[in-house]
Formats: sequence, structure tokens, C-alpha cells
Amino acid sequence: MPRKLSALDPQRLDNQICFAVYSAAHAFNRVYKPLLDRLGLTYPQYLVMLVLWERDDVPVKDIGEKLFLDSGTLTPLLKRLEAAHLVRRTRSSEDERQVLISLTPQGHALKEKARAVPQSILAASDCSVSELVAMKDEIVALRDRLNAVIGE
Amino acid sequence: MPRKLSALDPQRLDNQICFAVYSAAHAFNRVYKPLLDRLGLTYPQYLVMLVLWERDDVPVKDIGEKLFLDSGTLTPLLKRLEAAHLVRRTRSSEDERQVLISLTPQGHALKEKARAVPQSILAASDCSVSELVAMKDEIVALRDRLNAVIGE
DNA sequence: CCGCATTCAATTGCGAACAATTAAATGTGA
DNA sequence: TCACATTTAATTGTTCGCAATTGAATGCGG
Repeated sequence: MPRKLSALDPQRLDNQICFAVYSAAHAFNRVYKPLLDRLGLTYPQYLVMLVLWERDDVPVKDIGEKLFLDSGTLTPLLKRLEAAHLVRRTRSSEDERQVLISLTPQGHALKEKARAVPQSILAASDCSVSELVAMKDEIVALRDRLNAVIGE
Repeated sequence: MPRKLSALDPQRLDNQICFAVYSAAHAFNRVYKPLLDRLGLTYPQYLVMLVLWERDDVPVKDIGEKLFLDSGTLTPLLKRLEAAHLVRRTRSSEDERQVLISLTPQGHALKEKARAVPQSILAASDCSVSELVAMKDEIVALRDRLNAVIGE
């Protein structure tokens, strides 16, 4: 009978990388919360703003592809950003199916106020930049392998 | 003016480890979905079952500490597991404030049916066990450092 | 023993996340 | 041109996740 096999038991919570990732995501969320509260954003809203700060006037679909989110998540989220006067939602005239998301002046201005956020996160990570970059690349590679098997 | 600094821009989406973790968590969720559907569980419910398969008759608080979740999340989730006849919820007689969660026979039996899940995830990860263990340990260490700064 | 803080679960309200469906616009083939 | 499939958002319904509050049980100091 196994006695000290717990360190190898694949059915054990602490041996599962998925739980490590899951709980790390929540930990990030909790660290971000007070920083983003000051900006009036939730974390997913912050991600959308990051996308828009890189490229403005983007269809909902493109945002979804960048963030791996669908319209069921994005539509209400974008309506809240619109209600907060950070973005505008306009039907494309070329393709009436698309809704283009563009930044308002307030949305643009928020980028400056958000500049300190990544530094705060880096500090909370208590880790060198190079270590974080290496981890990030590994996690992204894992994510992409997982996403690859979704469509069989 | 910066031209090719995007690889260093800390405000760029793809440079943020938090987004890597966030999107990897969702990717795991999508891979788990079809596997857990067969067990009639969601991913957070599966995590609770993993805890209970390790130790039965646990107060809600202990489950919350293991999974970093609070009663606002766990109470309704546990009620759904109870409705599915996988767990029982009983007030502790020693301390009437506590609700003890115990497995039903069906709940116990589900552990066998769930045995194949970690292997499927490993296969989807397309990665050696030792690599995954190393990544897991790094991510857990990062998570614990993040959680450490929450309470200042 | 009593008053009071603490602990624990439950509740309420809001914002994701996603499956499934709907509806409108567009593209394509006969 | 017209039937039909595809694309794109929006909608509906269920489940998380958490902040804030509530209420009951417990523990502690005086």
C-alpha cells in the first residue's frame, strides 16, 4: 500500500498545475483590485483598455481574439465602459455587423494614470524582471498548447 | 521617440505575466470542460471534490483556505453539490457555527471515475511531467508572494 | 456571570465567463 | 438574382468570485 506517494499522486490538489494557475490568477486579481479601483476599472476591463491603448477603433471580435473572450462576456463589459465614458461603440459603415470600439478622450487619458500599475505588480511579485519574463513565456507556451487541443 | 520598445513596454498586453496566467487559467478551464461534463462537475466543483477526496468531513472554512475561496462562493457551490447528492452539509455539534462537508457514497465513488482526468490534462499540456512540476512550483511560489502582500 | 469582540456561514448585489440561441448583415453558388 | 451558409453582436440563463452585510454561536475580560 502506498504510504508516501502523495507527492506523486496525480489526483492530489497540490500536485496539479491547473490549480497553481487558477489560484495564481486569483492572487493577481486581488493584488490588482486596489490599484484598479482608483482607475474605476475591473481587471477584465483593464485588459480591454490595454488592447485599446495599443490600437484604437477595433471591432469587438478582434478584442475577443486577443483576450480569448466571446461576445457574451464582452458586450456587457463594453457597455459598462461606455457608460463610464471611456469608450464609444459604433457600427462600422463598411460592415454593419461589426461594432467598432474607440477610446474617448477620457479613455485615452486613463493610460497615463495607469502607467504606475505594472510597476506595482512587479514589486508585489517580488521577483526579477528576467525571471518573470521567462515564466511568462513558459506559461504562454503552455496556454497555446492547451488552446491548440481545443479544436481537436 | 521609442520605435521598437514594444518588447519592453510594461503597459503592453503581451508583456504582462498576469495576462499569461489569466488566459492560461481560461485555457485550462476549456480543456477541463468536456472531461468534467461527463462527471457532472464544473471546474471549481471539481477542486472542492479534490479537497474532499483527500480529507472528508471538513468545515467550509478549511475548504476555503485550501482553495482561496470565501463563503460567498462556496455556500451556493456546496448547495449545488448537495443537490447533486455528492456531499452532505451538517452543522458541527461541537461548534454550531461550523458546517461540515462530507462525501456521500456517490461522492466517494466519483473519485474512481475522475481518475483519468489528470492524465488527459497531462496529454493536453503536451509537456513532460518534470517540466510541469517545475512550472507548477514556480507559479505556486509567485502566487504565495502575491498573497503575502495582500495583508500588507 | 455578563457584555463585547470574534468567528463562521449565509445572504445580497454586481461583474465576469461561457454555452446556446437569435437576428441582422454579408458572402457565395447555382 | 435568389436561396443559403457564414459572420458578427446581442441576448438569455447558469455558475463563479468577491465585497459587504447579517445573524447566530463562541470565547474572553472583567
